[in-house]
Amino acid sequence: MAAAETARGRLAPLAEEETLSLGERAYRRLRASIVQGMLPPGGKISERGLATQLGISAQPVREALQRLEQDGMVITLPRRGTVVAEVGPAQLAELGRIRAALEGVAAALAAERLEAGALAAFAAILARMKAGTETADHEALDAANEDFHARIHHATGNPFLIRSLGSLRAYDHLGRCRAVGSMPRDLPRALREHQGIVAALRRRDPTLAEARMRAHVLRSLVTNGVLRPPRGKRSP
Amino acid sequence: MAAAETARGRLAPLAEEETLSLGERAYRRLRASIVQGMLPPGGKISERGLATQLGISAQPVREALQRLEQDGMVITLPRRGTVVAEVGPAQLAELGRIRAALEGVAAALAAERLEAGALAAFAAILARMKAGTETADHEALDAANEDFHARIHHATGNPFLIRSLGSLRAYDHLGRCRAVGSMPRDLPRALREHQGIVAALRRRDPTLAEARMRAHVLRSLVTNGVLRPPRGKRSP
DNA sequence: GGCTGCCAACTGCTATGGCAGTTGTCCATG
DNA sequence: CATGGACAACTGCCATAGCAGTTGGCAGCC
Repeated sequence: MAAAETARGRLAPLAEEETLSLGERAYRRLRASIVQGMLPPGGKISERGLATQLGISAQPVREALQRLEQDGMVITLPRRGTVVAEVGPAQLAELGRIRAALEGVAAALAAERLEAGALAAFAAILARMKAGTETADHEALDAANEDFHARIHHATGNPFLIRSLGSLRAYDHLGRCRAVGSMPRDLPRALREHQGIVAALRRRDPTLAEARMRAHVLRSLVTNGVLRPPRGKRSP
Repeated sequence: MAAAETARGRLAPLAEEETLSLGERAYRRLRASIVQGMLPPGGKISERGLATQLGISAQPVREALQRLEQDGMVITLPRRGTVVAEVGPAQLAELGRIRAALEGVAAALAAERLEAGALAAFAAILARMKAGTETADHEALDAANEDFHARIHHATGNPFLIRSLGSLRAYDHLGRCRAVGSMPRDLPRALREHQGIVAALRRRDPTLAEARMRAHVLRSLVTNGVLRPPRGKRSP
């Protein structure tokens, strides 16, 4: 549905960057700054300082910080200051398990109310993934993976779910730096898992889709090093 | 832990109402107004109008509306207005399933990092529940139920989980008006489920706690009428 | 009558200024 | 030297004013 269809008689839409509010832009930028390491954990940040640094007023910055606090990335002590939250391995693991559960529910909902046309889009993404797996193109695989999950999120049509998973995905980029790049032997496994999820979607089986999605996210977190392998597995 | 301990040498804390920011107060008030029926779905609301109505500035109102939008309770069209979102039975069911999944994860995390002293508190809550069940005191049962879940949420220590479940709980009050009061025969079942969850916590079994908690929430949603009974059940 | 274009009254959004509370520093005092 | 208190430099929080974009309606024209 979101395929490139140029509508006749309508002007071209603005570059997405221009149409967003300053608060939204500040939110994304600050979030990226946190997960990428600048704005280190424990570092103090102030509304006015960031405002002058970003060239905007203090109000949008305040809104951005408030959203970041809801995400758990900063904590503000009233009248005392705002500091970047320290997200240790333990918390990262918790957030990963939360994300796995939510992704599972999203897959279940998507399986129920998926329109027929969307299946073609998933097939296309699977094709991209297969090509990326054979050539070991990590960038392309990452992009396809993003598309895959984002499309499932939006297929649910649930704004709460979409927003929550969007926030949780940010932490994903944070945990990835500890184990850069998946093991080559894990790429085919991820591909099979994605194929299995799409198969469950095509079968309109919410329970199966949820189970497969949740297992996929959990295993992906294990190979990324943010989760320990569950007990009772083969690992020397 | 949250039991009434008066700390020596410190002044008595203010009434919670006084220490909260105006934005936080506006958020809670507006959320309550929405779930209770005033501010009907589809109704337009404006920052300035609410500001004068609440006797505060437009800025805290704006923050409150932004949080409400993240919860999915209002949707604001840029430069056009803000309207109360219509939460139909279908969306209510989705949110219920999301809440069930998150409550399950919360129970699992609580089972892992529960300190020994907290078990006594759960035992006390169970006692209150048992008494309320025998006398069919719905108000006391509701209060005990709130305490039960809130304590589990805080036992996880995860701010993201706490905040998300707090937002989702608001919808719970919205769906309850369609089936006022549980069936009398369902009260003992709820009690048994709560006891089973506490038993899993005491056993430090995350998997069991999650399964029981999730099943409990789902069944509770079924008896409240927001969720249809799963296929393959005895119901004429 | 039906359509076009303009104008006033909204809307959300941002900038500015100032409030109250906290903290760190520096000087006066015991 | 150690201690206490006041001042200045912060902080987050809130109120006010004005911006830009949207909408409804009314006058004017075809």
